[in-house]
Amino acid sequence: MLKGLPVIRERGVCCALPPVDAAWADGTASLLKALADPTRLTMVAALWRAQAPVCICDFTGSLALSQPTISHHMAKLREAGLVESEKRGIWIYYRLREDLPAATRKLISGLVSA
Amino acid sequence: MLKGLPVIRERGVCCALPPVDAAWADGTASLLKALADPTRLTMVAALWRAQAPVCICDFTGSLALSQPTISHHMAKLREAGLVESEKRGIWIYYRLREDLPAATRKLISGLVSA
DNA sequence: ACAACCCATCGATAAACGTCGATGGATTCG
DNA sequence: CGAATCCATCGACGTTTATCGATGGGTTGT
Repeated sequence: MLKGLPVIRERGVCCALPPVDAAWADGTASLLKALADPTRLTMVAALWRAQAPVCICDFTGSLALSQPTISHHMAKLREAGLVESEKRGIWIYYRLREDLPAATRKLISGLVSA
Repeated sequence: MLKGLPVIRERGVCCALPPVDAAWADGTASLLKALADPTRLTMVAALWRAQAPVCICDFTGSLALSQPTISHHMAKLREAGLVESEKRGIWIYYRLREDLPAATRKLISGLVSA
């Protein structure tokens, strides 16, 4: 049962909504979209827990997806500014960016430890 | 510059990742997908701030989208278990569900006040 | 009863997305 | 040098998504 319903309403007249910043909505939605996939979420959680750079080949070996698909998902995380990579011989290591905004870091922390 | 790179690696051998629960990833990704849209995020933020039921017609009046599109987005939020509705005469009021899991509530709180 | 309003659903369409196989560059081992 | 490994990119394919117009059911005011 809902409480606190508005008192009076007039037909054909709509009330103002609590203001919501459009730029905030766009930016936050982009961030959430980058995370809103089981594979990418698994990648982020693994990187969060690893506390150390992880080789792409370890994702390819652990997740039941093709190598191009893994690469594609990691690229999405990179474009979203969530991860950075470093080449080391044959291997390429990824880690969560160290300069993540505090809010982003908190978001991930909340998700991973849920 | 990345630090803490693993020491030795063997070609053709992949290391195990920190374990990540697949069911957690699926469920969390679904929740994030429901939120990963500017329109739906705006709706959720408005409902969060309103602290009271909001009529659909107010969203239709405020957001520059057609009425079916607004209805569609609200349906997605309902299917995700985020909102509930009550009919009041001609109008239908939506509000955030009161029985949201604590983690979900915290997630929204963190997003909205960012 | 009729007109006006609110809203969900349906059908359609274009864009975005997830996935894969194939290809090619870069690096290392023998 | 040649073979093998790692990985990003490309092209293709089917699915999902966001959006709209049209329709219809439900409710209220005249």
